[in-house]
Amino acid sequence: MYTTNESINRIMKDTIKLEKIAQSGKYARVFEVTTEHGKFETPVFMPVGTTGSIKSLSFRDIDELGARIILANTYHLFLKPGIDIVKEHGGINHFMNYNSTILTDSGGFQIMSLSKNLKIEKDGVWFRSYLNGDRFFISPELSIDYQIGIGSDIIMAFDHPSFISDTFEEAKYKKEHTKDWLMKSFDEFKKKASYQNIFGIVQGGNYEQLRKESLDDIQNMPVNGIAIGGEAIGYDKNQTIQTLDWIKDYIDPNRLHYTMGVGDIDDIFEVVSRGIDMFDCVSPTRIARKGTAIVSFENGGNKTNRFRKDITKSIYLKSFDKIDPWCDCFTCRNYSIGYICHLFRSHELLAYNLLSIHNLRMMTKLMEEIRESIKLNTFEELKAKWMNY
RNA sequence: CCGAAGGUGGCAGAGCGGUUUAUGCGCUGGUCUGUAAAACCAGUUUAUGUAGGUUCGACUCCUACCCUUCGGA
Repeated sequence: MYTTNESINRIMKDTIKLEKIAQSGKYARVFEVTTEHGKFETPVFMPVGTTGSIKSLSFRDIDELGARIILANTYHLFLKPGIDIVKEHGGINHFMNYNSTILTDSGGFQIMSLSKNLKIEKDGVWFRSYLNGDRFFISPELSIDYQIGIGSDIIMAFDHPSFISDTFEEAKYKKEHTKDWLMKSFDEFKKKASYQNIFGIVQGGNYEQLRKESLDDIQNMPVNGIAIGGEAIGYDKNQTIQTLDWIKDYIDPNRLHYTMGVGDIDDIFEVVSRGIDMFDCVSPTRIARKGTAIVSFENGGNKTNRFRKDITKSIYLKSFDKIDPWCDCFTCRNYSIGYICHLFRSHELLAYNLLSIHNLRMMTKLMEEIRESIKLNTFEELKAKWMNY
């Protein structure tokens, strides 16, 4: 297997620092990561702020939850407000007034999620703005330019994700496409990046051979991190585990590992125990806006949905409890379930803010506990405690 | 008391002399995983102020009564 220490050091020297703090079992580990915009420890859950905003939260909220790395999305920022506007504001950190690390997705995911409005070619993708129908072209080079313009600390290569339903041939085509686009992404990155870092993305669908080949494609390049992507990752728990089991013994342990779109509490334990360091998911903030709270094992629930509680149900109007006894967030310190239930049923805007704070704090607190357990070498026990509940 | 308008499912609010019938909100349940998502899907009430009349058939037309709102005494 290709060893990359020298090449990583060459690329990572001044832009990202990785210090390994601990290991628990064969795969779970803790890194301290330093970027242009500060430090964070892994394994880390990264809240998603697609358009330059974690919906309904200000930087005060984000800082208080302990989120030290968040996402933004190149495709969405490109359409609105436009990359130049972000640049004129001094980059995404200044624009948002958020002082910690920001990772941008390349827009590759939108090739899947907006697939009906796209024309995919060898060199890039034609798409129509969902806002006004304007036609645009995006390529690996442009995606990297845009991300450098946005000024994120971690740039994702422009990839071609596979669908769950892809045949071997389709997944193979997208895997090759992803490799080609990574090389183009990397060339552009090398030319223009300053403090940024770049991650490549493993594709290959639900096929062991393709995943392993794609892993090689990615880690043969001197990228700072290796992401695992595709529709199945995150979305399909069993396939996510399967994919990681295929590659976990081959993935370069000296680089950061990122599963894109993971996940729920269950999923996080599964991926961390397979050596994943980073993951993001819209679920905590999205379900918050729908009135679903993330709850801990202490709070009960049924087997299939034991980490969620729909607090819009009328029975909760009479609850004086906080959402979760384990949680220490602003919301749980100050408000009852009954009040938040009322806010949702009255469509009060405060509901979205309070429940988003709670759900994200549940995730960041869980991650703090996970990192602590890895440092104490008790990760497997912690996992069992949550998973076997 | 006089004049005007009107009374439709939990609420708001269309429609028409005759297959099924608005629609919205609410309520109940479900979905949610690199955010076109404070979204979406499904279910829920088989409603026509009361009493008569006309008609093969009335929520729809006619009569009386009751009630509501707005004017005027």
